Amino acid sequence: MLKTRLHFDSPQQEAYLGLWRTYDRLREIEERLFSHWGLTAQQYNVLRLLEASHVDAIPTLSLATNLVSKAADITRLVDRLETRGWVRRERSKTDRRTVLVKITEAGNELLNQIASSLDQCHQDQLGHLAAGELEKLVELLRKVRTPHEASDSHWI
Amino acid sequence: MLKTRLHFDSPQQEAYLGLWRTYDRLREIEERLFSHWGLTAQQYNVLRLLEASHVDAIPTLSLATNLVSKAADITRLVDRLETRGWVRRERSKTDRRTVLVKITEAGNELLNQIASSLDQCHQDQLGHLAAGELEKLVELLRKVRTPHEASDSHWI
DNA sequence: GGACAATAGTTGTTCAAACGAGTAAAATCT
DNA sequence: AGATTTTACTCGTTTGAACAACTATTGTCC
Repeated sequence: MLKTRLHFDSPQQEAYLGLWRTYDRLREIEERLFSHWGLTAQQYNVLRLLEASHVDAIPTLSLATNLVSKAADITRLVDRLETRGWVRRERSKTDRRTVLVKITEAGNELLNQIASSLDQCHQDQLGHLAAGELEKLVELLRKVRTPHEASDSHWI
Repeated sequence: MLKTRLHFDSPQQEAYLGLWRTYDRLREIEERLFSHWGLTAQQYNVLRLLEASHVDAIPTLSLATNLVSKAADITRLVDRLETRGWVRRERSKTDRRTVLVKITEAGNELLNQIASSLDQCHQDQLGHLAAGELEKLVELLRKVRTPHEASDSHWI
């Protein structure tokens, strides 16, 4: 029904919409995978962050700011993970304001179960690009977001 | 608190997470802008699609599939736009199943009011990249998503 | 050391996204 | 022409995101 190709108002708009569209297409692939485990991508990222950290427990808000996509709703996100037995919370003894989150054995097992199909998922998403293209893409994306990163972010 | 940089399991994962992160940073900038008008980016895109189309009315589901990000919930999205007076709906006379959506004069005015600050927003997002870098980025993003586009999509 | 501010998290509420089931009209297929 | 399928939404429900207000604890500054 729609025959006209939309024009873009600026190269910057074209790039942003292309970025959005591309993310949306790849996201669909990943979310289809995670839904098999009743997980969202955000929930997975919390578990991944907890697993990959060299410390065994992370304060709740530190989780929130270090996720790929910032979680305003970190409390209830962790609630759901705790309900399912993948993480455990305990109040810090040195600072009774902070709540430390750690991954459980069940959480680790879940990550192990997911690992190989997630790797395959990333291949499905991006396996058609050559190594050099991926590098260039990663580099350009970093250049795009660097001015928009908070200084304390993990994601520079 | 988190000192370790996460390693990536594969270049493809690195690229995907970089894409997600980058989109998330730029999205925040755009959504801050749209929130001044009580709009979401998706709602804006519906209006933009309606305005840019050479036909004056578009079937509801055709809208849904041609948005930057697919809208499962297109009915209520259009509901909200209609409530605010920015679009109007009418049932097609030739096919009584389809509902045609068209932008109103108020909707067009809204787009005009937004235009200049949105352009500025895109500059804030991406103005720090050189023209050649933007081109390269747009090209790489297209290459990434092409295999994941439906054949009838606007977004190849 | 007491007032004030900052930090860390929680809770309430509203709004939007996701998923599936349901309805009505049109197209297709004997 | 009647049964079946497909198309084009629509609606109900559950879940998650966004924003702001609130509590508890710690830090700071005369």
